[in-house]
Amino acid sequence: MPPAKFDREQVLRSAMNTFVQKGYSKTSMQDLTKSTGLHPGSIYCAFENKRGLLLAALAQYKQDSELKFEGHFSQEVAVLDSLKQYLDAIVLDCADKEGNKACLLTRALTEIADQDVEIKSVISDSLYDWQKAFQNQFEMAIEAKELSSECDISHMSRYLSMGIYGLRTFAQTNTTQAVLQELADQLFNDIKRLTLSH
Amino acid sequence: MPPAKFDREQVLRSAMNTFVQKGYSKTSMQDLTKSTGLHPGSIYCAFENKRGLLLAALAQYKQDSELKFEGHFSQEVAVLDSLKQYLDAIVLDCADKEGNKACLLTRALTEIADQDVEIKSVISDSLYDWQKAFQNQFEMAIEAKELSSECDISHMSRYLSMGIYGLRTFAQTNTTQAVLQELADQLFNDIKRLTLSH
DNA sequence: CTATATCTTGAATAAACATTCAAAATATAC
DNA sequence: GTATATTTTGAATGTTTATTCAAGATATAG
Repeated sequence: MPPAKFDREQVLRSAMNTFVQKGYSKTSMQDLTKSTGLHPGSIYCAFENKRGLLLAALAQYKQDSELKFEGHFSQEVAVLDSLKQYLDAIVLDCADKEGNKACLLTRALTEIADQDVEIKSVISDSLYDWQKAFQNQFEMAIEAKELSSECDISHMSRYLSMGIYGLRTFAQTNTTQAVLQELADQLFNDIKRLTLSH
Repeated sequence: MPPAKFDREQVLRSAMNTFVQKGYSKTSMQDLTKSTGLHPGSIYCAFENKRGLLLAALAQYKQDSELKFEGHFSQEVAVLDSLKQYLDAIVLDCADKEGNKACLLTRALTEIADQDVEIKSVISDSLYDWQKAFQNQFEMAIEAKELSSECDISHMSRYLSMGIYGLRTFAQTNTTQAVLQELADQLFNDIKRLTLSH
């Protein structure tokens, strides 16, 4: 009984890319067989169907994002410094990327939201976890006396999420890295101000 | 030679709704014949094809948006007061609406961007005009000595656009009107601060 | 080496889709 | 009232789509 011959993570990353670039609906099975190198039957054997492959890709995306997140936010560095770096990385990501600047989660959420309740809630949960990850960092900074305990950290993390959504959408209209950087810096300043107003 | 029997604007508004709700790809011709009440042939006669109908709907959406915009920003009221009302209206729109909270322009931009250069540039132009409309309002406020002439009005209008993109995306994840209002208020405060820092 | 359970292959299938078209309807022009 | 140009109609068309499946390949177990 042979185990799957293909590298699951690699296949999921290829699928992820195709889904982000073309969108779920416009991604045909043919696109997926091309990008993953798998034959239709193999995909159906491993992931049940196109929807199952999307769900698996979403899970992989979440895992990859969390690793990236942890890479940026370490305990040794001040939260605000880590946040600045995190935002700068998003700016670079948007400026570098040729195709679609959206993240898989928001793109799929907007596209599928009202046609598939389960997928909607999977994505909403992931986005909420991401927002909570910011909040945790702020929380830890308060415990380390780095931020005032008066900070409304849930408001801050929501506003931060909103800002990043906006930044990525703004990046869709042809714009320069300099402009994106200005916007990211402004967002950073506004978050920073929320930590200082006590 | 009979003119078209149907009401063009009404047809386009129906098509607009269907496109926003289901997305361009997932909107079938059958969906469109149902929502517009037109038979396939009539749609092809009047708009050439599905893509043509989208382009016409985008143009109608732009016109409708501009009317709404002018309804909010009148010369008699202070810009910041008008802006507050404008943002509050967006919050209400997101809270009321059952289905998709995105605006047609951003939704179609994210979906189609890299598969149709012409549509991408039509939408980008519309979004840029919208951003410029904010900038014009700020400009007029400077001329009326209502705002300092030191204000970086293009930066302000870009940041405002970004914030609204973010707000609408945030609204896609199930959230309450109260939370959206907090975010809109925060955005308003941050824009306001940009007018005062001189 | 043989048996077996699993995976791979890719052509076949059936449904959904955008689009076409010829016939019928209809409003204006003269 | 007749002619004419345009729109409306909806069934037919051909393509694209996700999905299936039976035959073949392959790695482990005994």
